[in-house]
Amino acid sequence: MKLSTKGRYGLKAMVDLAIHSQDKHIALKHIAQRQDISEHYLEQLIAVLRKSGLVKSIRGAQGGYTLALPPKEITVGDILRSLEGSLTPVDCVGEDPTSQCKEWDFCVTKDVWKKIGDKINEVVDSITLEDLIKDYEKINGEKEYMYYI
Amino acid sequence: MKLSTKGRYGLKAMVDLAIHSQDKHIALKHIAQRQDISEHYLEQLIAVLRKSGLVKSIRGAQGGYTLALPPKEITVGDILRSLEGSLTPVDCVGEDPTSQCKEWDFCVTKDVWKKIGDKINEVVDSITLEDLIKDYEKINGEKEYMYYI
DNA sequence: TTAATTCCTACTTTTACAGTCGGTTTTATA
DNA sequence: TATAAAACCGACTGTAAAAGTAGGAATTAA
Repeated sequence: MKLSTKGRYGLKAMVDLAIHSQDKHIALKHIAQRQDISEHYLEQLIAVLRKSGLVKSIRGAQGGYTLALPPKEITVGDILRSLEGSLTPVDCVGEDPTSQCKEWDFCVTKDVWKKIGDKINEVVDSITLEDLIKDYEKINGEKEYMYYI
Repeated sequence: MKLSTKGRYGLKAMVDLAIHSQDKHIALKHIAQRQDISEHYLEQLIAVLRKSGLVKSIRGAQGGYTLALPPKEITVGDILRSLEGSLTPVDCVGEDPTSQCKEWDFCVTKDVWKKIGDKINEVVDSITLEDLIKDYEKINGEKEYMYYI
């Protein structure tokens, strides 16, 4: 029941972008360096985020990435579901109706999984990138050199 | 972010036990058959549950398993944590303090993981096997032949 | 004594994760 | 207009955990 590095790296990268790409574009290389993530691997993750419409890119020299929306309009849930798929503990209570088992109507445990999934989504949908930027500033103050997220 | 079959099978087996082993012992074979789980595999899972003190066994012919406590005193959380380990989405906010990263104090995302973990534990600790038996009876009524959990 | 059962250790197969590699395409700027 | 910096792309690889198999030893009711 652990998140994979996709979700963890992805969220860190998005917070990094939210902090450093105010109206400019940031090269993937710099995000990868600051957050200590393999550049090639992060490339694959940010491709998913781009296809989900959460980041925008500019190609070519001096290109890079920036948020596709204001930080306050991007939730942790948007990011995690984009990279991890449904955040429910089992597939049968996720979005995809075809994954419902045929004993669905008689299943007792599905209610447990549903409650867990609902709470997880509630939490992640209630936190925006803006919230995390504020936390970051509160913790790190004016220290320009402090990048850790 | 999915539960493994350990947690899923384990909970099903425990609900099966709660329903069928009122003051008697149930052979693993029967649980495995009803719940459609590999007998040998379930054996490994129930060994964990036994070592956690959630089920008791009697060896030899006519032996079997029964709950170690009344259904109302066993929560879904007890079962899942026993089989899956900590239910937090990342290790650094779990029980084990040695898994905290060294940037802990400056980490913004850990608060997200902590909130998720707290909610998950809140849900699973609020549901007991007794609750699930009641759900089962409500759904399946008097139908003796209906085993699905 | 036999058959049913738990208990135990080791092995195997499959799958997803977490990358790596080697490029092609686009574009600012010198 | 050449060059270097960047995004973009698809295929490959190593590893670890999950999921399940296999075979037998120990225990015990009938």
